[in-house]
Order: sequence, then C-alpha cells, then structure tokens
Amino acid sequence: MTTPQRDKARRILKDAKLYCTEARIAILQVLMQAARPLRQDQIAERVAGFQPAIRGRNALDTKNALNKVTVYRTLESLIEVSLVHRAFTYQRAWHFELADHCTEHQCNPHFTCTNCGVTHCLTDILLPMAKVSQKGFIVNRQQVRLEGLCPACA
Amino acid sequence: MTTPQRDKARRILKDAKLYCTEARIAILQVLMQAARPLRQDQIAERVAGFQPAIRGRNALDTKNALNKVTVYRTLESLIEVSLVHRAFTYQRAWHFELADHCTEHQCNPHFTCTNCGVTHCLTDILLPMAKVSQKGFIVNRQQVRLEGLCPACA
DNA sequence: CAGGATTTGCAACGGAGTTGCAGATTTTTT
DNA sequence: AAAAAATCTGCAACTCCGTTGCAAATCCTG
Ligand SMILES: [Zn+2]
Ligand SMILES: [Zn+2]
Ligand SMILES: [Zn+2]
Ligand SMILES: [Zn+2]
Repeated sequence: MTTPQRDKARRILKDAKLYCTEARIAILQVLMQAARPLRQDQIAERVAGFQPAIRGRNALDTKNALNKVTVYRTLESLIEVSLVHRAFTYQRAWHFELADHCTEHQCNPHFTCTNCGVTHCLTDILLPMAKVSQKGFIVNRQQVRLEGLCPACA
Repeated sequence: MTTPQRDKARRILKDAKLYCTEARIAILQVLMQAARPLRQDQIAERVAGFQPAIRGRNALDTKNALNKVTVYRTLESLIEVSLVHRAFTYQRAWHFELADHCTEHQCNPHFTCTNCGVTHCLTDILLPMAKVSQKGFIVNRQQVRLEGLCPACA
C-alpha cells in the first residue's frame, strides 16, 4: 500500500509541515489525477472510489468515503499552505485544483460550456495582466473565466 | 412621482417588452445609481430607502422593502432580456450590475481588495480576448477578476 | 510506547438561492 | 370604463453548500 504517487503526496505534506493524514494523502492524490477543478463532493466521491481498499474492503465500499467536513477542513489546510487554490464557483459550489496549475499571479483560464456544463482548464493560455498599478492597485491574483460552447457542443 | 430617471426606466422596460412593475422600475433605478455590483439584499435595502413610495405608501415606511423572492425573480427577468448581468460571486452571493457596463463579449474587470473587501469596477480597462477559437471553443463571454490591495489599503 | 498536538466525524446550524401557489397588479380586450 | 387575460408578488417551505462545536480518533515526538 505504498505507491510512487502516494509517497510523493507524503513528501509534499511533510515539506509543508502538515500532518500526513490519510485524508490529506488521498485528497492530494485525487487532485493530482484530476483534469479539471473539482467540487468537494466530487473529491469525496473519488477518494471513496480510488482508495486501495482498507482492510480488504471492496474499493466501492462507502466506508472508504470521507466525511464532507473532513474534506472541507482538509482543503482549507491545503489552501493555507498554498498547495491548493479555489479555482472558481459554479452553481454556488467552489471548485478546487492544485495550485501548481497556476503561475504566481494568474491561475490558468477556465472555460465552462453553457450547454453541457463541462469546464476545461486552458493551461496553455495566459492573458497579459491588467495594468492597474498606476492607479494604485496592487494585484496579487488575476482570474479569467470564459463562457460559451465547447468543441463537442459547438 | 415621475422623474426623468424613473421615466427612463419605464422606457427601457417597455422596449424590452416587460411589464412595467414597481419592483422592476425601482430595481433598475438602484442599479443605474450603483457604482459597483450589488447583492440581492443590498438591492432590496436600497429600494426600501430611496423609493418614492411604492403602492402609495410613505417613502420612509419600511414596508417599501421588496420581498427577497421578488428581487430574485425581478433580476432573473432583467437578466433574461440582457439588461442585467451577474457580475461575480463573492462569499457565496451573486453581485449584479447593469449589462451596459460591459462590451458584448467581455464584462469590465472587477477588483476586490483582500483587506477591506471593497470591489471596484475597472470600467476603463479591457483585456484582449483569449484566443481559443482555433481549438474549437466559441467564447460568448470573458470575465476577469482581480484580487489584491486597493489604493486605500496599499 | 506514553503524552500532547492535531485531525476526524457527527450533528446541528447558517444563509443565499429556489419553488409552488393563492392573491394582487398590469396589460389587453370588450 | 369594466372585464378578461396575462403576468407578477409575497409567503412559507425547501434545497444545498458551507461552517462551527465538541468528543473521539489519529498522528507525531521523545
Ligand atoms: Zn459543451
Ligand atoms: Zn485549472
Ligand atoms: Zn482595500
Ligand atoms: Zn462592474
């Protein structure tokens, strides 16, 4: 029950001076495997599904699921040490992703299809930063959201 | 009980083929006077304060307040005809503003100060549109959010 | 392995948003 | 102007994600 990815997660947590708990290890792994930002309930769902069966239980056993409060607080701690970002809210729910998807002052743009609802990370595109410093604003982070039709729905 | 602004609101509603109800007239006026996007409860609050007597009641009567469901559905109808936009969500609440603050494919960028929480409309700044059309995406709307310190807090 | 620090789960709460429906308001027709 | 049709409004009740308090479980250090 030790994989390269799992070891990597432990290492990351140790470097961040966080307790290496099962919840944090599992959630980190889920986010490392995710192709797009995930809601808390999606994260919980994936943890339950992908977890290599505790004590011989079937992987789909719901007992592998994390409590939603644990997911909530785990994400808070990961955000605190800048390992994770809140990417955006969609339908009143935050979507989370690893912070290493982002540059220091700008997260990758996110495109949400208004037809199928799927969100795509545009990791290879960055807009120039808005020039507002001469007005006295100090920008720490710029976020771009796009809305429209995805290739599949166009 | 007829002002130029009120007449303008009625005219806009008529052009949009919407019923000229007191709620719509009042909310439109509030948004016309707003310097930044407002939450539904802030809109209700301002309607209650500034209203020149809804339904013949005294202007100071707190009963001038609109029910939150009415605010909600009024905004929905105004969005439906593209008079109003949902600008962004902050702390789980949508913030609304007149759509004429925006160009066809891009709303004005919004800057939120992480220290004092105040949001500023950067109406004189527009970022270039992300070029994603060659990937098959059709962009209807681009939104930019900025976070950092405002001039007062810097 | 013991002891203190931290995290987890449960239950209960909070608040913006949402819906059904009866009665009120606005518009259209007569 | 009155009646009829269309639409809107308010109330109450509900959903859902996020949030908090607290006791039990887990994790780290010595
Ligand atoms: Zn699509
Ligand atoms: Zn992303
Ligand atoms: Zn400020
Ligand atoms: Zn604005």
